Amino acid sequence: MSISTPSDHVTQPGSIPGDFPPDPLLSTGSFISSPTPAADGALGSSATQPPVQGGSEAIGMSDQVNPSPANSESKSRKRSAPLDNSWLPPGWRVEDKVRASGATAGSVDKYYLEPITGRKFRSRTEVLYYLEHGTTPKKGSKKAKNTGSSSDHLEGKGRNKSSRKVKETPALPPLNFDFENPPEEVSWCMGNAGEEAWTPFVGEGKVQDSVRRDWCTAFTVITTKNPSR
DNA sequence: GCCACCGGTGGC
DNA sequence: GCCACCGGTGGC
Repeated sequence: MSISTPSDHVTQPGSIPGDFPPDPLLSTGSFISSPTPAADGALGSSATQPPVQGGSEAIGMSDQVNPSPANSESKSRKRSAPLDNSWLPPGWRVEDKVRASGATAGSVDKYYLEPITGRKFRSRTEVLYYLEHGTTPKKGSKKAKNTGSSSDHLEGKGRNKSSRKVKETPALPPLNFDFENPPEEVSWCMGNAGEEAWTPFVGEGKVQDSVRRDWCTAFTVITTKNPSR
């Protein structure tokens, strides 16, 4: 009743129990649009917590999403992420869009918004692809031959639209994380409960915050793809 | 040309 | 039957 925009609903998955800090530190200097209360203060009702998410409070700190049985990621799409966006990297937002017309009116489409570039993805598959390659799967891409799986493409595709709606950094590398050459050893130490929950240390040196954030994302990708790790 | 939206398919 | 995903089209 008091809601003026029933169609758009942006929820934040910041309810991750013991995962990554919901609020990333904008150390990268990027213009992360801080969730200013006044910004989308259209309604201060359930802006923080998704309406659904039944049993998520039970998790204290065991692991993040841990679909022990049935590793989703073999066949094709369908039934990947039922109703938990815990697989989402920190900072990402989920937008539930309700269809207004048509035969499928009333259906809800989920869109995943990248926090920095503001890019929008339609499925978990696309998000994971983007996290790894740093770009969206080009449709007409003829040969995507690539020896190995190194994600060293520095962008350069014609997919750089920065004049329509969202502004984004000119060239943003996928992730500041070398999947092929991970650090020998990383010690994750629990930090203050108020801020970063975990801080990575390589050897005795603390990892930069910006790097840490990327690592968190990388970690999410890895754990999402390989639940066994 | 790009984006947003709807339709329809297909696995659970 | 439900739900997530992707394709395609229309609008801007």
